[in-house]
Amino acid sequence: MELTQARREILEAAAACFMEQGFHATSIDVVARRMGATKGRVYHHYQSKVDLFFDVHRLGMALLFDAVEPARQAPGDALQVLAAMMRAHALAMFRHHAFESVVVQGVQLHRFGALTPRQRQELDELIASRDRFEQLFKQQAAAARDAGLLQAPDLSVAVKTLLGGLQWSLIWYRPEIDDSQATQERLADAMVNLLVQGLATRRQGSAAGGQGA
Amino acid sequence: MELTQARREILEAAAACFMEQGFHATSIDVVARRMGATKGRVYHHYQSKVDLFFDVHRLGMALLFDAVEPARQAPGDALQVLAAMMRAHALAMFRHHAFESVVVQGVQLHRFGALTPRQRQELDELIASRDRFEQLFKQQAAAARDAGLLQAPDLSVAVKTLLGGLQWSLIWYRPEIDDSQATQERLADAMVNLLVQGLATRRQGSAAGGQGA
DNA sequence: GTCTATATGGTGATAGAC
DNA sequence: GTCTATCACCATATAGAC
Repeated sequence: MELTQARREILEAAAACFMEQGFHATSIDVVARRMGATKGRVYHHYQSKVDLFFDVHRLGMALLFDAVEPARQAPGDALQVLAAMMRAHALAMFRHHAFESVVVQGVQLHRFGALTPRQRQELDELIASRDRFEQLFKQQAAAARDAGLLQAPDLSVAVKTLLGGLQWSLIWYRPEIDDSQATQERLADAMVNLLVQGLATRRQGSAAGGQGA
Repeated sequence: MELTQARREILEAAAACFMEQGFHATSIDVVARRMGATKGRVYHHYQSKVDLFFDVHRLGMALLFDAVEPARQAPGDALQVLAAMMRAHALAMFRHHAFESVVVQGVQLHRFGALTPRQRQELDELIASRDRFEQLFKQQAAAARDAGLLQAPDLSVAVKTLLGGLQWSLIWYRPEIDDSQATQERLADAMVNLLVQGLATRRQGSAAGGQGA
């Protein structure tokens, strides 16, 4: 995604507003006011509020892919790679909290009102990119299962539950209050460890306890 | 919660609308239209849209407590009881999908605009009841940990991640499409099993594989 | 490029007939 | 108790000055 500085600044303001108040409750006026501007500026760069929302969502997805795709080359077995991807996902959500909150909001919003054909297509592309993101984890989980490292009768349910556990942190954890990097990594590790190892005590430890890189 | 039939009907319609479109995008007109009525009927029973939302949320929480509290008396050790509570939670979300979607929406909504003192207090009570619900799981998890059945460095993070994994199903699973009871139970079991046992293969199986009741 | 109007439509809430 | 009619307000989006 290439973005001018002007657009980037608008996206940051919009992401923060959408996160705090939600898409429908956010007016273009408050987005502009957050930048110390008026809505003329916003409408010069974006045709409509929906287009603005879509661009925030698009950047949010790009940031996720940028964080998770490198983790696929993490060292270790297939399960350790999956854990590294989950860890990268969690850290990216902390780092880009507002944008990723908007992504989750996009998942939940079924109706945006009437969309132009172009907007409809952009929405379809966003949905497709979310599917692709989930596929990243599903493929890695499949590899881990083929290697006998992973138990899951239904891989699709497992991955969705897993990502849900991570993504829920967008709601209860607010990185702006306590944003030490070490704290964030400890939190990410705690979530990943729970999801990989499970709640139940392991009497005889199997491998795959550590996260890669 | 005592509810007249009239109020109950309004709540059902409102829950469906809030789920599909979100609080802000839902107009009282469409809630009324869903009942084949006009908004005069809604405003006769509810002073404002916020009050209506709060009542949907309140009923959603009541339904959750009604489902999970009995599960605390499930047979088995402390971890099996926790699993039974999770299973009950999942099934309650499937059963009352619209209401629980609204509850999750309530967690995310930070700002409702200006609230009267009474509304402010009702919101505080709703937040408190959500905390109480989480405490139910946290206490049970603590009991399981004291019994040596559960590993989790941070119980609070573990419970939040756990509930997040379950609650995410509100977004991707739509019970109205395929609502066979057996399917729902299989899905609930799959999620609970993943969260309790973890992704990683267990070479030597410890106990706590079955869900109670 | 950014601003200040302003047109336009929709929504929460109320008043009062029936 | 439920309806219709209406008010007041707010938000999206546009037009045009600077």
